[in-house]
Amino acid sequence: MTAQRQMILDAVCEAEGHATPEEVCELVQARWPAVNRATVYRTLKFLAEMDVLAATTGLDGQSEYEIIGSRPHHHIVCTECGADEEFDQRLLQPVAEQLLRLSGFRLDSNHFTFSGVCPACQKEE
Amino acid sequence: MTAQRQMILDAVCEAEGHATPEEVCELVQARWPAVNRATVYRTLKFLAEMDVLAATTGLDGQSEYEIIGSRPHHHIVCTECGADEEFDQRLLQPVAEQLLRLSGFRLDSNHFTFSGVCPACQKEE
DNA sequence: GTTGCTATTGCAAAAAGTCGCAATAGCAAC
DNA sequence: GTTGCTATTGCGACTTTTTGCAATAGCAAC
Repeated sequence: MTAQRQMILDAVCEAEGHATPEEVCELVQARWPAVNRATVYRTLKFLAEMDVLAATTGLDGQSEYEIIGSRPHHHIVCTECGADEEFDQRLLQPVAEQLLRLSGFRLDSNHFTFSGVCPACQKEE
Repeated sequence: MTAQRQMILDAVCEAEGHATPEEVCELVQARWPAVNRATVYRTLKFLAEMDVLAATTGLDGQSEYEIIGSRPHHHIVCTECGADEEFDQRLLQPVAEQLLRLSGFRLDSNHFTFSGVCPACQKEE
């Protein structure tokens, strides 16, 4: 764990919830400008592979990173207003079982991002 | 619906299954070189918003587009070998109901991409 | 026909993200 | 201490994607 990696991890921690690579770049370079952009991207990808961070793709296609806490969860994001809610991983358990039975695929447990419409925006329809 | 948009839509049709923006560019420009890359990107995004195409993000982060056929479906992609299988939208019905009850969110019906491990790669573990 | 409005396009530049390679740091073996 | 090995970093070049703006096309109103 090098100094750079520590800083990048810290940066993701600070940015509460998700952080885009660009945000992480800014946070890190604010303290240590010499850190290269490529390093940030590589490190984020690396930490994601290590299952320290989770990589998700936002609605606009932007990739975002988030710390995997103790409790695995998924996200549902409102396509109208961007509201973001977490829900427990176990909610997908039945789907995982069905998928295993039907296709043999074993579903990853971690961190999907669904899209939908939040209650507030449903009212406005 | 302009000529450019028609060509771009045709190109996605031809590329069976998914097509990356770059593939679409090549197909379109093979017939009509003057079409700009920016136009392709904008049109794909536009058609996705119109729910004519579905935008997904592949494992490597590449964005891909696919025609939304008559039967809504989702994908599960193997994180090891990239194998891609479709499954019926109705499999998510229970999750959609739970989500609605718990958080009030209405789940989008269309086109999520899950990740997992395919049967073949499970055997190799 | 021409005027005015809106949507779409092409272009060029910027931004975002990736890759190859040489330099460096860390570390174990001698 | 020095040698050799490996992993990480910085740098620059490159590819991919987005954006701003001016030019154009389509179309309705007059």
